[in-house]
Amino acid sequence: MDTELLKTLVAIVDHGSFQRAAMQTFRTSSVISMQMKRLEEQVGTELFCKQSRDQVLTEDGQQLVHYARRILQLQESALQSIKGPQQGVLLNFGCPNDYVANLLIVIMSVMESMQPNIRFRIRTGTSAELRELMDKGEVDLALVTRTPNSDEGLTLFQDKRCVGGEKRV
Amino acid sequence: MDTELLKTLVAIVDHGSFQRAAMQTFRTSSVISMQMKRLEEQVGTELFCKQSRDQVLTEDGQQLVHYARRILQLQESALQSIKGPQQGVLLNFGCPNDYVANLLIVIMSVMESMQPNIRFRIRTGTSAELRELMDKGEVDLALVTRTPNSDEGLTLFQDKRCVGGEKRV
DNA sequence: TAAAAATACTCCATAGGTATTTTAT
DNA sequence: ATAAAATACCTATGGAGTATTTTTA
Repeated sequence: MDTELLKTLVAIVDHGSFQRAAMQTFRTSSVISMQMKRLEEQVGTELFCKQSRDQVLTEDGQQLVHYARRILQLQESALQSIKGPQQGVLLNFGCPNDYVANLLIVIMSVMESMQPNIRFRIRTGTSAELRELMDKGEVDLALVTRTPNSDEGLTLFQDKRCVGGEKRV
Repeated sequence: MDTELLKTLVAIVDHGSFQRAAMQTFRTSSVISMQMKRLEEQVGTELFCKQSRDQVLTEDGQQLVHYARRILQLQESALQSIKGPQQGVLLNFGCPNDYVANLLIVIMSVMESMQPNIRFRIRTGTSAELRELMDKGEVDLALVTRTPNSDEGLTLFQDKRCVGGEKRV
């Protein structure tokens, strides 16, 4: 059994829907759906009541969530104990000047919640400058503005200006 | 992370070598080897010292085994608690008359150790009769004698007579 | 030399993505 | 009509087997 399925399960429970869990785990919602179907056939019971719009756990589902949390916790402990309390990877992050004030802090805290021991080195500049730094390999990840129809990087969100992030490694 | 890898790890520890673990898990030894390589890169450390002929656990390896046992135990409990103490599948097993006395009891106990709640219904007869029962679907698994060069079923072992088992489902 | 483990190579199953359909509010 | 979940379909990854090579007692 793959513990990823258990992670997905608790993500669903913790975030209330397949879609939110999909967000959280960086997957599409169809994957979440199929993962739960897989999990259900592996444990041999229905885990959700599909009665209403929002999926609610069955008795068995609740049982499993309970165990899942313990298993995942144990797994986490195992990795911690082996790898030790290593200080996290250093991420060279490029951020446009005009986002440093508002966005940067949010981004950092989100990343930190996902990768507890992450460490940052921040480079700032215009989007053009940041692209250069990306090319030179001096930043690993950058938040940049781009034209709406470009296929560069991954779109994080759009406003009057269009914003994308490009990723290396 | 796939708990199968953890099962393999403890199988190696409990049986002393990759080969024995391979037997135990019904895999080839190359699979065992690669599984451990995978596990090592997933946890990020060496788990075995390949110094001597027999693989010995590293410090990290021992740690992991410890956690692995707990995780697997928890997983087992989860399944038990969900499925409940169901009575096992009924296996219709065909056994030649002349093996009932010696072999059958061994076979049953081995199967029982692998599938705790299994239940048996035994049919006996000559190998020819058992083949018929297989064809009629009245037995699921039969132990039969066969010619040495036949590719029928799966060879369990050979002696002066050749013995094979054929499997359905 | 013999036994165990690692490697090379191939094949197939399946997990995941995209796009679409179904379902429920 | 809208939002969420399920399904269909396709592709690519990688896990498992067979055969072979390397290692070590």
